[in-house]
Amino acid sequence: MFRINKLTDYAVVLLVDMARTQRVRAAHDIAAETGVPVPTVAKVMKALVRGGLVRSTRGASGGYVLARPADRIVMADMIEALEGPIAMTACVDHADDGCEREGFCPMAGHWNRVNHAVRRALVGITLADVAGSCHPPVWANRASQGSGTSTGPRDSGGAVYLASE
Amino acid sequence: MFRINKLTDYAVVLLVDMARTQRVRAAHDIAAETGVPVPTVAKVMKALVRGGLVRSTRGASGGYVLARPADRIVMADMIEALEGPIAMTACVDHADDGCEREGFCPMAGHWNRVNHAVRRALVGITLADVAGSCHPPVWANRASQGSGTSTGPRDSGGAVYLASE
DNA sequence: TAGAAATGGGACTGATTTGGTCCCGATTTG
DNA sequence: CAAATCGGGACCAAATCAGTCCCATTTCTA
Ligand code: FES
Ligand code: FES
Repeated sequence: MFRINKLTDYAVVLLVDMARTQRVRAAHDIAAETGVPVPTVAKVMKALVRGGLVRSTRGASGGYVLARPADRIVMADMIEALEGPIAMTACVDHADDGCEREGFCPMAGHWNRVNHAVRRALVGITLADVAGSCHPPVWANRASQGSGTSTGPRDSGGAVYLASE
Repeated sequence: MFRINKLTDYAVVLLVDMARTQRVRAAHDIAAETGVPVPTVAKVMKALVRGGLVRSTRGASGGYVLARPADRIVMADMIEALEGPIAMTACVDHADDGCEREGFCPMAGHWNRVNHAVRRALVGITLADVAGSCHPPVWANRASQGSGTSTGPRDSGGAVYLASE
């Protein structure tokens, strides 16, 4: 029903990986381990840093680490970091610019209810939950082999949706 | 966080309008009352009919009516009708085509949890809820005046997002 | 029976968003 | 100083979306 950005999908994959190995690692390193193309990792990381989910260290031997423990990073954070600001239709409270139709809008701010319901759902799931009971990185071995650039994804249709049932 | 199609937004507006006046009305009629351009109403209605939310009558004096009472139409229905099938990433159960990465995917089907959480939220809100405590169609008067074609929306940014807060 | 009124199903095009890649300046290590 | 990294965009190709139109089909009404 809702479509989630492919980049957001990647973000979750990277975050899960970071949640496992709690230490500073360079982007290319994370890329190798997850199979996500390096430039893409870089792009996603930028967003993640801006969103405050990840802390970066510059300079040689720099890299990225989770900014807080995995159980304090929720789904909503991740999605927001990648998907940008947010605000549902002009109808939503957030639209600070204000909606000129508000006075005669048949919805009259009822999207808000939907918004909050969904957000509540998304706040209820932490990175720890998602990374949790997962098989150890079996695939870590497979990394750094392959044709170099685009080993990983790209095959599976990719983009993320919201389940129907 | 999630972006909702503009068409889906329109769909909700139209459904709310239909929920109020429970009788068969032609597309152009509904268009006039809501301010949504006629061709767009037609397009949305087609999706709504295919989705089984609305029943159509063809021929002269035909039109559209809600297929069931408003309190039995949930947000998830509306969104699914417009946004198509659904399934979140290849990771999701639904992806019947099966995901070849499943064996070594760091998420290992955990999107499912997210999916279901969101869907549950969306199933909990009915059209009746949304249309409910709303001011009467004040704006109905404003209809059918204006330059004819694109009176209504188009001004407000339009597309729908999911609230951040 | 003929004609008008509606929906059904697509085709089509322009605009917008995404996905992915690169480049270059800033920062830190050693 | 040189090497390793991140930071911030610019950029372009591909996919999606939005919005319009057109024409066949169905049904009511004169
Ligand atoms: S269109 Fe702005 S309040 Fe609904
Ligand atoms: S990518 Fe297919 S199961 Fe995760």
